[in-house]
Amino acid sequence: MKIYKKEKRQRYLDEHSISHLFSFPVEEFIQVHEYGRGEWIIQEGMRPDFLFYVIEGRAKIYVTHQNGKVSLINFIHANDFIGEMELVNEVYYTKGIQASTKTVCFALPFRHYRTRMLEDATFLRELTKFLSIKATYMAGKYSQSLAFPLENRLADFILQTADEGVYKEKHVTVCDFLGVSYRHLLHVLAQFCEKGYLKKEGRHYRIEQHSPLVELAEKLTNFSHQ
Amino acid sequence: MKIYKKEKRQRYLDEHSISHLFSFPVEEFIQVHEYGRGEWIIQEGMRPDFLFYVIEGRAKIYVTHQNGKVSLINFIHANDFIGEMELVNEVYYTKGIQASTKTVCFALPFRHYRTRMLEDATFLRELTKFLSIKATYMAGKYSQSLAFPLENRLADFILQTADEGVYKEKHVTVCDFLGVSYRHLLHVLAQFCEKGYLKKEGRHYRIEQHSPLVELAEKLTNFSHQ
DNA sequence: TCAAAAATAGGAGATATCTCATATTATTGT
DNA sequence: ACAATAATATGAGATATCTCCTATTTTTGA
Repeated sequence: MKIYKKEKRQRYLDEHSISHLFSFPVEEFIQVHEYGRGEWIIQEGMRPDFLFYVIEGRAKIYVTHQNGKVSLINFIHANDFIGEMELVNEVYYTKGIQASTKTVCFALPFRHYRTRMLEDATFLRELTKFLSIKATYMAGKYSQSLAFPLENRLADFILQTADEGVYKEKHVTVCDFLGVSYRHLLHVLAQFCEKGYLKKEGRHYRIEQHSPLVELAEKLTNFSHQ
Repeated sequence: MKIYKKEKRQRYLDEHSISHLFSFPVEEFIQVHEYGRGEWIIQEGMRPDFLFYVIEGRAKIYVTHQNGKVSLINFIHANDFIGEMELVNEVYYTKGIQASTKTVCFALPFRHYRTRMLEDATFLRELTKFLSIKATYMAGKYSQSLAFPLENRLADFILQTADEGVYKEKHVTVCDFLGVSYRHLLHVLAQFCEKGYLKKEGRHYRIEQHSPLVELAEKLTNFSHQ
């Protein structure tokens, strides 16, 4: 982990101002952290000392179960908070957060800002919005995971992550995220190829037929459009 | 649905004051609603006009999927908010909320309070705490549902809901909650009986052996105690 | 640069869970 | 009080998903 100092720090603060998230001046004690790919921003079980705000990069939230299974709970992107649970809750089992690309965050030390943050309506309103989206998202994923087989959830995931018609996520990551075994993931991917929805190209998969995948994915959505 | 008026309303407001949740006076426009068992407090897909705060009773959050499956996402108890998602988010697919016992709520009309609520740090802090717990809970349930078979999740649920050593939840509700088929739920319950953990008494199940159930349930928890 | 670790790949059998069908028993509304 | 509805109960077969195994290829760290 690197901490940007002087000009570099100031440049980030200027180019990615977060002053609109607060109604008090917040720059003074902000640290700018850079994490490398694979590095842990927060280690599972260890309470952080900062509220983080992601400026660039992507990260993953992990939790380890007693049976050894690891769940990838969610992805984190630019403009997400990290450590907000620990800010608000005295008691909380901290989940692990791992950078999946180079990730730059603003780190706001709790010891300087905690009290003021918890009294600032502007910030709390932002946080509330963030948390409500998070809670909704998790509730959605939860109910979907129970109500639909992998086929549907994978179709959705492929459509969401495909880049110019090519799906290239790592199988191991996807297993943790969708909560299925490696073996089964390959099995369903093979089915998609057999049916002609996808075509395997080396380690990647090209989307050959869009609409059957869309159909599978659409089954996940509830009647939001009535 | 009944709306309490005059003395009855005032009595509730006095006996269950929620003034500590706000830093502005909030009594004037509060309505006190009573919903009967089975009644819908919010209908799926219909945005509510109130922020509710539950005073007594229990309710359930449901969502219906396109494949007809219904997920019971969570239970709601006294001191929970209802409609907070709609307060904060312009765009949100409203989930259905059904009273499972007689339920009394304070109903705060958005049209009178929305603006002030979103500017009140005291309230927002409470809401943030509520939402963070909700998000954490959903994330936990999500990852557990993927990582463990029904056996473990059911053991946990039995221990949580058993009343003086007797488990008496309705199977249909539990199916929706744990996201399994009725058939499979009965199957695993029958296994628990075979193994001597439970003993069927009419429609109820008496816990005969506590510790194997605890063992199964404990597998759900992550290493929070390190 | 090379050995170790991680990721990919697929076979075979086990198990968790679902669907459908059919009865019986409670609960509820009128 | 009774018909309609919801809940309980169980069998049998299908399918989704897992575990374990083994082999190959890619990536990574010293």
